Amino acid sequence: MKKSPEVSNAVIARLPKYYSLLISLREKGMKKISSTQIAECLGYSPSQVRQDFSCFGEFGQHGYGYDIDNLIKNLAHLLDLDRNHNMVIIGAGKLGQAIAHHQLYKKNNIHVKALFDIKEGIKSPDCPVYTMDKLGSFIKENDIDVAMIATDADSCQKIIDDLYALGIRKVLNFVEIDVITPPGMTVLNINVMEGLYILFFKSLMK
Amino acid sequence: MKKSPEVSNAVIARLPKYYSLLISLREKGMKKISSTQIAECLGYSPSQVRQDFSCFGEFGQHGYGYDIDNLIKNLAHLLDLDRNHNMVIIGAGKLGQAIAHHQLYKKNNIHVKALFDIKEGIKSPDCPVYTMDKLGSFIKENDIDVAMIATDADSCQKIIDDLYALGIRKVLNFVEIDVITPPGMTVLNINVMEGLYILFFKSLMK
DNA sequence: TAGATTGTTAATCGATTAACAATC
DNA sequence: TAGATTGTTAATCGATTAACAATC
Repeated sequence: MKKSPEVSNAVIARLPKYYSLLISLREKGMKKISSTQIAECLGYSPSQVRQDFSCFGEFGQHGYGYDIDNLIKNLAHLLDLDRNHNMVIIGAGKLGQAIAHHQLYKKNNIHVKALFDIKEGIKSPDCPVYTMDKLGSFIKENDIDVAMIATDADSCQKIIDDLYALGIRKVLNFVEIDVITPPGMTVLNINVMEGLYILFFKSLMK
Repeated sequence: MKKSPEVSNAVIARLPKYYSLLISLREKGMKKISSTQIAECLGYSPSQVRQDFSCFGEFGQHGYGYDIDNLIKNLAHLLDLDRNHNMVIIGAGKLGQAIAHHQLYKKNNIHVKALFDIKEGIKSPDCPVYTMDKLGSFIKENDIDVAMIATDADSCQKIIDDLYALGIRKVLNFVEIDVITPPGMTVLNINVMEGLYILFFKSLMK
């Protein structure tokens, strides 16, 4: 399901902002919204909002604006949020257990099915923990399509390659090393130290 | 210590990449490097590397390239990494405890001095945990300049305002809500759900 | 119909790349 | 000196903003 030729990273980075905003406005009971209102909430320009949406289709009505429900449906489809995602977490230490419980998973149809660790006997509340040798069969039997990695640096690349071999194509990686992404796989890195660097730099600039 | 008029976010986002790369090359024993080599490692263009550095000064030598040690010193200074940082973590649940232990803090002169939580009696390995009422005096007495927040959504804004009142100006926030940043404070948000959204979208585009 | 707001084209702005003089 | 590579200026490319016809 390839999208219109190329969507710039700048646009991609804004999509989650639009989506989160609209969800929270809908929760407050709003039914319609204009590009100007969206722009105000997010600090963008109204043109940019319309330009961004126009990468994907025509979601509004001339002279009216956007029906929030409809816009959310369209964005949810773009972000692949209009279906279930079953997830495993590799690494059942404190970080793995922490990211296994996220208040927003349920709202987004994301289900953490299990954690995996090389160590035996780890327990985590509300979620089974298995040893790594069970990973292959578990992925097959539970229709897993996405994984998070929260192991140590040494095992990370091997785990990515193993997940790839097992058919996983979406990985959110919390391990702060440079990994080689197999072709066709999408790996997104969450990098805390990089965040600190940027925080320090921006703070110094003020 | 205000930097040259305005450094674009695009440049800022690349600074940690340069820094991390150079640190790892130095560990491998490399002494010098050219803009072309840096560009190859990071997937940038050589012009961009030189253009980026030129925002801050002249770090290289004509006809030679960059002395890695010297370049690291310059970047470390830009990123405020050439001095100690003392940090507290607010929220001593699994996430707070996980982010309290990060292999790279030591290398970067970042010291996690304590965790704080509303609950009493929480223990964390290698790091004291105090109740919130001790926060003010602890920050004063331990020369704390940076905080991470890993609490629940409800208390996050109040904690930011409290930290501000206590003189903290650098915050890395793991709580996924929109916060109001007091003027002069720098808050950087780590947002896992946004990461998942972008992961899903990019994966769908392939 | 008049008013409002979209979707899109054109104009502007900023970031990246190319080119090259300076120089080690 | 000849070769290499920087720092910087100019050219190009892409993203944002402005303008406006289309239309609900």
